[in-house]
Amino acid sequence: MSTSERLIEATQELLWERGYVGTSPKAIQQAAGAGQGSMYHHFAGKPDLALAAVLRTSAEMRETAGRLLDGPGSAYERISAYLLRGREVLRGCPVGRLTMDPEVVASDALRAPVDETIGWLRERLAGILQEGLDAGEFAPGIVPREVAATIVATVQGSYVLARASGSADAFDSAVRGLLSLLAPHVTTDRPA
Amino acid sequence: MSTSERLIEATQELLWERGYVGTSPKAIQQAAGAGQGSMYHHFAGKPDLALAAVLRTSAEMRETAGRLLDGPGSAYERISAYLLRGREVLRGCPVGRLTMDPEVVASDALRAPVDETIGWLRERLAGILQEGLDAGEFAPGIVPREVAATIVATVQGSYVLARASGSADAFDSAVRGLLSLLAPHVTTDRPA
DNA sequence: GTCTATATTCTGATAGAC
DNA sequence: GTCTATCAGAATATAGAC
Repeated sequence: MSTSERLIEATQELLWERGYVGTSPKAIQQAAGAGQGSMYHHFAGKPDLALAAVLRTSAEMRETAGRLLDGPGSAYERISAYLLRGREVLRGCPVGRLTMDPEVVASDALRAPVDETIGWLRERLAGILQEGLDAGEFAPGIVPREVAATIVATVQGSYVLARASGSADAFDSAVRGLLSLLAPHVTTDRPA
Repeated sequence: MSTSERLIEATQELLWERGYVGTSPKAIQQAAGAGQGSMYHHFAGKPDLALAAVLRTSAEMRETAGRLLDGPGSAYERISAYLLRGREVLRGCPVGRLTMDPEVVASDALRAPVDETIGWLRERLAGILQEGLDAGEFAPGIVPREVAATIVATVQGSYVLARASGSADAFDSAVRGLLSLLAPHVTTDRPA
């Protein structure tokens, strides 16, 4: 693999693990097995390299989520497949994590791919919710764009619960709770 | 106010804004209007001062949330009041934010108050959900501890959506979506 | 309790040789 | 393309005077 590739991948890993503020050029070089001169030859500096890494991570995330959301099954089944997919829960979300970084949020260039990825996911979920609504799978009162935001938020927040407790259990609980709220269900308050 | 107090409060603000990794002793001293000698007289170092700040922030969060959850109204109304309370959405959650910090998660001392606060909130919500369940307010199938995790996760994740987009709107959407899923509702699929 | 001086290591680069 | 200096400033303290 090229040095440039190794630098980008090392940066992706470090941004995921330590965020932008916590990642130094030196740490990137060591992880990539590249010298300083090499890094500054291929990239203008830390912001430039971080942007390349964030763009890559964002694209990979869309790829992964897209595959599950475009899969077979009912709307509920596809959303369920997305929620239950294997994740490295204790590492957090490589995209969502960046929103807690002050320097990422302060930079339009760095924030844009994060915003676009999350926005894309939300719209994709909203579309599926609408399909399910049309098919009578969900409670008729729900607003697709709002519930889509709830789904994305639950995933993002579940990482917070898991990392706080040091265990993936909380992530799974929150997802199960969401699926139970979303599930096609028959209420018991039938008219007598 | 005492120098020690000013140091703690300045640290609370900086941890909220920039996290542990992004906060330097120097920045704390400047924000508190205290010299280096002063800071190291009152606290052993950055980890010690951060711990004092995190304990303070955690206690304040429990105070705020507790007041709303102990308020008047039905279970749904109290949960709704908690979800809809005024927040500085774009600043993120001062407690949850810490879970994305590698040094906080790596330190048992720093992570403990975060874990306890989130755990306390979840249990408190689970209790209220159980009350509501007993009163017939919610769909009978829900599991209080799971849905409580979903509620906490939605709040935490809603901050992510808001910060990604640079607007508080996404936070409100996700919360409305959750409330609509949680709401006592009558399904249309009544037996004919 | 607070201040200034000093120390070591890291950060984020630039310069120029190979 | 990669390497080795070199550098100004920040991070995280310690020491000792006041």
